[in-house]
Amino acid sequence: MTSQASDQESSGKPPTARSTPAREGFPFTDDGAGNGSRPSDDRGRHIPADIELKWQRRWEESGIYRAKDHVEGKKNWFALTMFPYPSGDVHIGHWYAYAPGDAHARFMRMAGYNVMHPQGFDAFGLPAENAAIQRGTHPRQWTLANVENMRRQFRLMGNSYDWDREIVTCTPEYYRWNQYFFLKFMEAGLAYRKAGPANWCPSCNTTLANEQVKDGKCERCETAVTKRDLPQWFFRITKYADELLQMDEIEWPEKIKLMQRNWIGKSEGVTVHFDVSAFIPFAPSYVATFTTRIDTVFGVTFVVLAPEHPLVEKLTQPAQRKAVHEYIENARRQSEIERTSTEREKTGVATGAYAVNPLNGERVPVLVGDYVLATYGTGAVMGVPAHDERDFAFAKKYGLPIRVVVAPPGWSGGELDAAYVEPGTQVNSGEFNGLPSKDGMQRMAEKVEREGWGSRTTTYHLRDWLISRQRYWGTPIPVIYCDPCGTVPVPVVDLPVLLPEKAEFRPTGQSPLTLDPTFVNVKCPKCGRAAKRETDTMDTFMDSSWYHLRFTSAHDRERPFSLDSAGAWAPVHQYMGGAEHAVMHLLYSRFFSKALRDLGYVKFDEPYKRLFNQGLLIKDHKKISKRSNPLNPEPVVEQYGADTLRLYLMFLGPWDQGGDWSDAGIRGVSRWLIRVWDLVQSGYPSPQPTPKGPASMEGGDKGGVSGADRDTTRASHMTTKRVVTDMREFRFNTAISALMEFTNKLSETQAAGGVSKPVWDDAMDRLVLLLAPLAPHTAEELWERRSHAYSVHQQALPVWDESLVAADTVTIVIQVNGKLRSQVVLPAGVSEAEAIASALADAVVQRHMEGREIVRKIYVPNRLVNVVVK
RNA sequence: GCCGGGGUGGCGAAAUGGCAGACGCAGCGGGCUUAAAACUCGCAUCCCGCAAGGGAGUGAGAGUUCAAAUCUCUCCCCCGGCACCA
Repeated sequence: MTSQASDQESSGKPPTARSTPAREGFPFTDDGAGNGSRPSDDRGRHIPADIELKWQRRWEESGIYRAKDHVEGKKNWFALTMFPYPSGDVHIGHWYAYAPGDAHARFMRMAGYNVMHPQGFDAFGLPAENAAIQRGTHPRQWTLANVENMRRQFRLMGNSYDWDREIVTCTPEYYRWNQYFFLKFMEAGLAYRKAGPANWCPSCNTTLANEQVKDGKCERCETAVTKRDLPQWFFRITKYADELLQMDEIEWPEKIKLMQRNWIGKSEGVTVHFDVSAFIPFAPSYVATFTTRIDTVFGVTFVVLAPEHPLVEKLTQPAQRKAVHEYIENARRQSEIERTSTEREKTGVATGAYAVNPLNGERVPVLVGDYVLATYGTGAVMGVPAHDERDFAFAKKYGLPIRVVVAPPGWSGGELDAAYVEPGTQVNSGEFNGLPSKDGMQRMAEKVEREGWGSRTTTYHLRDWLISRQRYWGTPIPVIYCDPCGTVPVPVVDLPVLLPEKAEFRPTGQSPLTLDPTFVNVKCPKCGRAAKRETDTMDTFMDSSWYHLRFTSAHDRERPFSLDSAGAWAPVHQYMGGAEHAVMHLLYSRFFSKALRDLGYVKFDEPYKRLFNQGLLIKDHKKISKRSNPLNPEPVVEQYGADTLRLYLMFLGPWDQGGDWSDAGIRGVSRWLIRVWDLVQSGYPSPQPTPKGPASMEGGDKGGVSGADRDTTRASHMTTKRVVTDMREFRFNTAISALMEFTNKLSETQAAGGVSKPVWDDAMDRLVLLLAPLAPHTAEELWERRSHAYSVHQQALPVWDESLVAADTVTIVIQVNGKLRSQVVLPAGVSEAEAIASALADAVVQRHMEGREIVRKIYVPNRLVNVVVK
């Protein structure tokens, strides 16, 4: 430790003004942080505040992270971390989301790629509007102040963003292209307007975005969300349902793919028509039901309609009218949580009408029940209590018959205690009796189609994307309503439709834009007569659906992006972000890619080729948030520095599994980084072995190369291999462990001496280079202090030689009957015979074999011998 | 209920068929210090033993194997997602 102090003295500099000697006190806690007058080449101490600011400035001035579309001899790599919503609440979770992504981007840059790593802000959204209501600031003011704060945080992190490409979605330069794409989608029939239910919070008296409904409740006031019918704009995402299921070419976590598959919810079945012409004299005279179990159709004992089903009114007989109306009223009043609770008892009411099962000609009662969803399938189901759990419960409650038509194996013909939903043998099914239900399903489907009773149908859980929002802080939908001309798109040349600056945010339940007559009243672009603008704004997921493409042409005034630039960078090579966006953003964005491809804007199918999901950072078993569990990064940065914080967040554990923050743990990586700092600057150790003795050195001198040299070289190459392979796969925690082991080893070597200068220098350079993506400021400073040319971040990663990684000797474990008994050190690549001979010669092993017969000997090369005795 | 992910020392975690607990935190002991902090060296899964050594051990239980944290089956617990999708 004295080497720094003596260096400082011998350098002839006057002692610094500090009263404490170097290394005393925890380095970052005292007087110093942020003292600009201190010379930044203070040798002895690692002072993050100085070097971090210094390099952040230098990186910006020299523009080393600015990406060019093409660089001779390099492949492009588009590294993107999901851009943030600029909430006022910047916490350490943001660092956890962004710093490892930056480390990986830096790693890829050093791995020889032409990397673009941009950043922007998802700046439209409800919180800004809520803040406006609460504190009387304009959403723009609140948002832009937060953007400024987050930019500062990103700079503090030392992230290698190309700030020239920054995008802020609430600017007209960005959102005009949302409007542009909306119009293109309209032209292509991908955008349409129809009345549809929106999530409605009765307490806030406003609609909510889907992402603001959690467990059926309003996020802010926890009021149960209901539905309200409004004319709304939709994107026809269902057109791509099948293609969206196709995910072979994207390298995403299986979990996310599965979530998307579940969300799309493709299900193949049969639509069967139940005749009701006896009750409705005019067409349509049947109730269409959707089933995936046509094999159970002979077991239908009733038909249930959703309360919202259009035929309910027509089918209800006079005697039942009152009861049915009451039932529907009651259902309507229920919240979505109540309606969809699986716990709830199933209820229903008879309409008095009957429907005819086309397969067997039976008349079965038609009921209304709110366990049937109006929005799925045909909004009506055939009730098969014997083979569907819900129908079973419903039939039990109302005493409806239960008829078995798919017999369980060994069925005695008796009553069932519960619905039997597995395959079986057809019974009570007319001509299909005796068939396995699997075949029955085929044959019955064929018959239904042949007889014209219905058809094979595929349904999806996925709905078209409702993009209308009754809010102010979003992209105005560029449409004008004119009495004679109808719905008229705003001509592209008139874009952008600017969001009016002044707005009222009274919670009236109406879109705030309706309150601005200068916005609403407009001349029809077609006929010139007085007309009115659409006053809803777009869902903010519109912004994030294509922002990655805007990064490729951030400043293009003529187009959203150019085909060339998009082609140079997209699809994003590595996308990173939380799993909370698994379905919404990631699905919308995939839809957008396919739509843009069909419209000729891009030439690929998918937005994000590889996806990595980081886990959640928690503290004391709770999520970190401003309100309940705050953890502000800035005091941590002040105390330890950004590099230490970055390292600690990556060291916590595997990035995809999330991490548990502890205030104490960070001191470990802090100490380590200081040790690295000291080690790299401590100078070349003695070429002669010191009396401290190299106990750990193996092999001694060989061919003029000292044991210390071979040992150090091996450590250098092994560490290079470990760090590079770990970093590639986002295993930051084990990469850092490998570097820690390397520094521990080098500290020993330094104390022991006996290493030659080229070997030592090579080790030092590797250490700094491998550290660079993880702790970019410290590595940059050390690189400079080792008299290398700027910048360490423009260097290539070190390479390793596999032959130098392998050890000369190996420790072979000896087991007797699978139990560890001894070990021997032998030359690497020792033959099986030799290894076994050494094992059998071992005294401890002999003791355990005494008086027993050897039945088997197992040798795992360079690892283990297992002697099996009896 | 269904679908994922997970359960390893006091703590964060390594190890994905071959030495369980690398690396680090916290802890204990030594050095340095008037002292403390910092730094540094060492010890550390548990049990028996002065030690040498032995035994047990990766949520529980069974199985496969010369060998299982790792593979198979049954069950328990935690986290996340979906949830009357006919």
